[in-house]
Amino acid sequence: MIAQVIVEVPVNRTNRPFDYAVPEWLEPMVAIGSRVVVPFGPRKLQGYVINLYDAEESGTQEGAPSLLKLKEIEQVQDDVPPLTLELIQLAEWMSRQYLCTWVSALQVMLPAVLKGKTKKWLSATEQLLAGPPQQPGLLQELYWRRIEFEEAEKQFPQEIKQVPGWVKAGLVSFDYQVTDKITRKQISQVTLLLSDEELVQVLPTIPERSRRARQLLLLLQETREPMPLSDVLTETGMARSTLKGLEQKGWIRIEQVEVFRDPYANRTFAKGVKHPFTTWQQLAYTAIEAAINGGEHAAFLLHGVTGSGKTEVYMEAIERTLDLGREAIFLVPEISLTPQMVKRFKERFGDRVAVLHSALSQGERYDEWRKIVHGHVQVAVGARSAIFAPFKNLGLVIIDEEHESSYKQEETPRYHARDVAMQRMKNNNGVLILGSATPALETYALATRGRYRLLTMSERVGKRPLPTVHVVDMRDELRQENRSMFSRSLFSLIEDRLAKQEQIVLFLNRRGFSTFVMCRSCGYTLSCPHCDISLTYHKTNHTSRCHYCGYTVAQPQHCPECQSPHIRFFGTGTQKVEAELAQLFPGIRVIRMDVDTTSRKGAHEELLDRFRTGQGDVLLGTQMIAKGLDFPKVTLVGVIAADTSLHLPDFRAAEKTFQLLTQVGGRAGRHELKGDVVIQTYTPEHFSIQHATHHDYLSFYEEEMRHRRQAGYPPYFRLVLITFSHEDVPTVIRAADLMAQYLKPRLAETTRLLGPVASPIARIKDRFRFQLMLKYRDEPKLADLLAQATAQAQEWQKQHGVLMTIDVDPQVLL
DNA sequence: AGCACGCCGACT
DNA sequence: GTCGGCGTGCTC
Repeated sequence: MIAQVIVEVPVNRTNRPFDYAVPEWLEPMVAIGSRVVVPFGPRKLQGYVINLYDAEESGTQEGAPSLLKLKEIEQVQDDVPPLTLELIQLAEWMSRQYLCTWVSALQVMLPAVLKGKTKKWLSATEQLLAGPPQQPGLLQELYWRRIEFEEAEKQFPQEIKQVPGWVKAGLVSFDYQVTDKITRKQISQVTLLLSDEELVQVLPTIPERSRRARQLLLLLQETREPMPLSDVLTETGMARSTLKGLEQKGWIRIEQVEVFRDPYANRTFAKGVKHPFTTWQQLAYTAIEAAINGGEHAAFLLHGVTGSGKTEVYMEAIERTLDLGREAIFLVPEISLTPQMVKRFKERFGDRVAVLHSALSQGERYDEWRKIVHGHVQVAVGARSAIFAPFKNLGLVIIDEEHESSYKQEETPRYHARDVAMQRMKNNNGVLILGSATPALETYALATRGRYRLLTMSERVGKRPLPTVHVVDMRDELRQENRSMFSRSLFSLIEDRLAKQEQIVLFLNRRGFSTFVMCRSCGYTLSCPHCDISLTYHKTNHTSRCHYCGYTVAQPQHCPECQSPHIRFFGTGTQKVEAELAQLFPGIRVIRMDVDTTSRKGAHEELLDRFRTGQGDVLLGTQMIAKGLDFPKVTLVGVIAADTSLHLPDFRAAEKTFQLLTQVGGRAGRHELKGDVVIQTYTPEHFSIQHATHHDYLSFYEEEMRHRRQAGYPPYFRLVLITFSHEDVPTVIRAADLMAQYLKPRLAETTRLLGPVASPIARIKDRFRFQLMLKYRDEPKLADLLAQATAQAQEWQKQHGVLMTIDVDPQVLL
């Protein structure tokens, strides 16, 4: 048998399968999707079996050496292959779609601990062992032990140059070892070895004073299951030595077994209660259910206003899918994978769910993922990369808040989970549901063209009204001499809610959570000496750090520019808001969520819990409080400054603002109490603010689409961003220029090629960045053309060190 | 990406 | 004359 293997060398030259013979003794272990160790040139590498074929029938595949010259697979790494044929083919599709190597697409599908690492060792040969070296040094060291090459380089920098000579002389040899980072957790467990009859005989022989032993035996008999040793000790209060005694009598067995780390081990989940559907929910669900039952591919856009009960529809669809013996994936944006959401799924589906999110340790993540591979669960809930859950009969994928930008991966492979989901569901004849109150323009446009079936839910559960939105023109406030950050109407509404003991959410529309250091005398900002970007202040150790290269400096006491001592960090402004609240409303209880208060692990959840249980009047925060939160007593939402995201140099700025205002407004009045939303702005006339005020997605959509058409942006045009980087400007410009000249004559008439221009972040890690932008409507040969470009760029990289990256459908143009 | 092989400058 | 610089080419 011959295996085709993709090796873990993520470059173009090796981006193809290599053929290996499968030795007979490994044949039962090797399958399509196996992770294997293979010799590759002089070294050993990890690889993935993508195909198996019979040598007798077909000889070796085209391009491979003859049968006799094939090397053999050396090892199989897992007892169950981590990949399915479907995922292997999906990875191939990704490599074409996103211009990445096949292996990098395969790797992104797997938990990080499975990635291979090759270690290079130096060891003595028989010849050296026969004649021990007299001089102290590397050779003598090697006589006693083998040494990792990297260590030898550090410890014997002088002698390392002689190693090739020693190899030739037959004194030492290299060997290579492939390892991964898998760790498996083990616990001791106690098993009863006695049958019921034997137990009856044994019990009377136990003396009265050993009632704990008796208790244990009965306990084990009752459950008929092995029990973790730690539980035994806490529940019976037995001493370890007593337990050993029972083992010696042959009544019980104590053994080490492997367990899956379970992040939710200490939690119990009540069985969830189903609420009856509203008419809107029922209509949507009926259409989805029909598609699920039909077993054909279908894709839906579920456009439901905030609070319309989309989650209930999702749950029902998942349940239906499981009933038919198929599996389901539920994707959420990273930040809304909250304990609340996990709880909801655990309550409904119990231990049939695996939860994959970034807060897990690598080991926990691996264990959750293994539940899927081993078929222990049928539902996967997680962020972006959970789209690759290795189910064998995947019937349903749901993407909640599908407009969220976190579904796009910003490193290679630069995939969009929405597109990958579509591809998987086409291949599996499955159903895709995209859900949002504010769909991405691209998505809605495809829905209007029939690529997604549009399902609308325009009413909240219980016919609760959408909150009343008040837009406040902050310029008026200034004219009225109100220089506070709270408008008069927001002020009086806060007063009102405090009196009624209802809760308030205040939202500061700032991008991300970053804070920077600026001199108040001369305006100098601390920036990275290697990247054109300002440093981010970290309160915990009073340092400023560069997000891109990790450069760190201590907080200066004086401005490096003008020596002024008035240099300080500017935060997201939440502290300032908090201070003013305290001043205006004495005794107000504010729960602040920002970088400072949520950096500790678990702090996020803790703060939300405090708010939920009424230990705060106001929840004050940035982006992170915009979505998913559902607190019954919140009846007022205030947006302090709605404009801040409006003036970003991004063609999606209006869309982002509309989405944010709609989402944050959706937090108010979700239950019995009616809600109000106050939006403070300096541009109340802007259409994204106006339409958000009226909860009018469609009008926003139409107006924004006109702008996109005019400016030639998605969804009318598709984009490809090509970025070049190099240490010096002339070289990088020359490369970008050459590429532009190569592409231009090969592109369709209607395609626009912009650039080269400097990237918005013109330098990262001391490398200058220039970019080209392709805007196109119909370019059937684009994938091939870009593949050619990639091959060319590979040469430039080797010869001149110019790096090129291609981002298909970029989300951020940085 | 590594690694080996191979062809030209500064040292014994 | 050799050691070692990194250009070139290959990896089943």
